[in-house]
Amino acid sequence: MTTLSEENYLKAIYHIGKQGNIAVSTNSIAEKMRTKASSATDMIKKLAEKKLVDYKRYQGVTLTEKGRLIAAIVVRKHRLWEVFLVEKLNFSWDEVHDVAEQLEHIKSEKLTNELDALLGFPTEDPHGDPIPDKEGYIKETEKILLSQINIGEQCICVGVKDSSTEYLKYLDKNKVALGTSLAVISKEPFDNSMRIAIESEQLVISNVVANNLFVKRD
Amino acid sequence: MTTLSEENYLKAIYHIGKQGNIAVSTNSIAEKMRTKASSATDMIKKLAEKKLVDYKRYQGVTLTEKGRLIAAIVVRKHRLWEVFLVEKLNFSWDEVHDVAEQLEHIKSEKLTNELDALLGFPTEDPHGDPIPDKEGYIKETEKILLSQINIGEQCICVGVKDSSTEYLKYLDKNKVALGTSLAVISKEPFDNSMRIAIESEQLVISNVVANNLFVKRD
DNA sequence: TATTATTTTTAGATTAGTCTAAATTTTATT
DNA sequence: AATAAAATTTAGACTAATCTAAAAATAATA
Repeated sequence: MTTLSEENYLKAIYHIGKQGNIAVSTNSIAEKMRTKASSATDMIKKLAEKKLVDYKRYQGVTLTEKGRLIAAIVVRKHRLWEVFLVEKLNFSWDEVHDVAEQLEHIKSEKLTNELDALLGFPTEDPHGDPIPDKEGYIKETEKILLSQINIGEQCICVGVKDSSTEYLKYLDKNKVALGTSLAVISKEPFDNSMRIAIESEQLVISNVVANNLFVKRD
Repeated sequence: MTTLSEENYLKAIYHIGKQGNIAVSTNSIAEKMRTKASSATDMIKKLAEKKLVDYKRYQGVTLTEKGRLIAAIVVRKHRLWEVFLVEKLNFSWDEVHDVAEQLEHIKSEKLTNELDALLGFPTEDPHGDPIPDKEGYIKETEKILLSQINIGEQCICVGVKDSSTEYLKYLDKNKVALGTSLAVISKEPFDNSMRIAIESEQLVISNVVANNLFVKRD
């Protein structure tokens, strides 16, 4: 059995290492977990002991298959709960994260699978992030950043890179949601800001905004 | 903020002391929590420090208003989640307890209240136990044990006193659920077993069974 | 009421997870 | 390659929650 803390570390490693394939440094784990490197080292040793990560001193860690699966299932639960909160309990996409952080640790396979069924087996969460299946596998949909779209091209919003409350509220305010059609009207070479069309409105957005919105060409 | 452990102790005190009115002994708390009396004493001191219980050495504890409310809200969440699991996720009444024990600690007022609304503001959980309202108040419905029903009388099943998996499975097997109509046909003075009619079937039940089923006269 | 039994508390130890500060290893730079 | 900088680990300490064993208080009984 994994503790809450172990699950959170595994999840951090999973996210930093792109689903757990890449070696991850102690410092990056500590940073993501908002703890000290020494705490991260302690936990890494514990996870290595349990064969959930591969670890050689000073060389960082990678998830084992066992560790990857645990992390992926936590992510699966997190994203399913997010869908539940939005679809069934009237949460907005900027309100779901903190609650899902708690719900993702509930241990019950039946609960997870029934929830999945209740929601109609969704493949993405309210931010456009993919939901791992029961075996912890993800079907990655190709998506690019809005900043990569050329002048004159059409695209559809399919996800966010930054899912902070502030950013999501900004998008809400400007009527950008998953599925919204966008078109790039012009770009400003000086600061890489761009003028875009949202449905029939026009809006000038900074490069920071354009760099955090995933779209697909239409 | 209360920790998971604090919440569980408060809930234990709440349940032992009938919604927290009655003074509760250290040993009874330890027993319910499946820990040692010394551990219970330690936690009692912590709860007293936080003004969640009134405590005088060797005299047991009672919940303060603050403590009572926290405990009642945990119970409210537990029972709402039980309804959710049964109504929305196809759990049976003997499967819900362990998962609800986890879900009851999720902290989000919005979650609790939206869940309440999704379920249509239920007043009882799947075992017939009352669900406290937002202020932690319960409307107690009068209910008596099946063993108190006289020969020839009709009644309706409104709850269980023992909600163990074994007992609930026994009831399922014998087609007894909340709302089921029962009639007492005869009683055996020797062992207090009784013959009852369930819908059109007949069944002999032991005194143990009759002492754990809540009914109301019909 | 004196003595015994029971309940409760205290003292001291243990584990998980965290921290600071110092030591060590790796990486970068002269 | 030698040295400086950065990253990582170790050592030792702290807190929350638990435990065992012993001491103290209360309750029960002779």
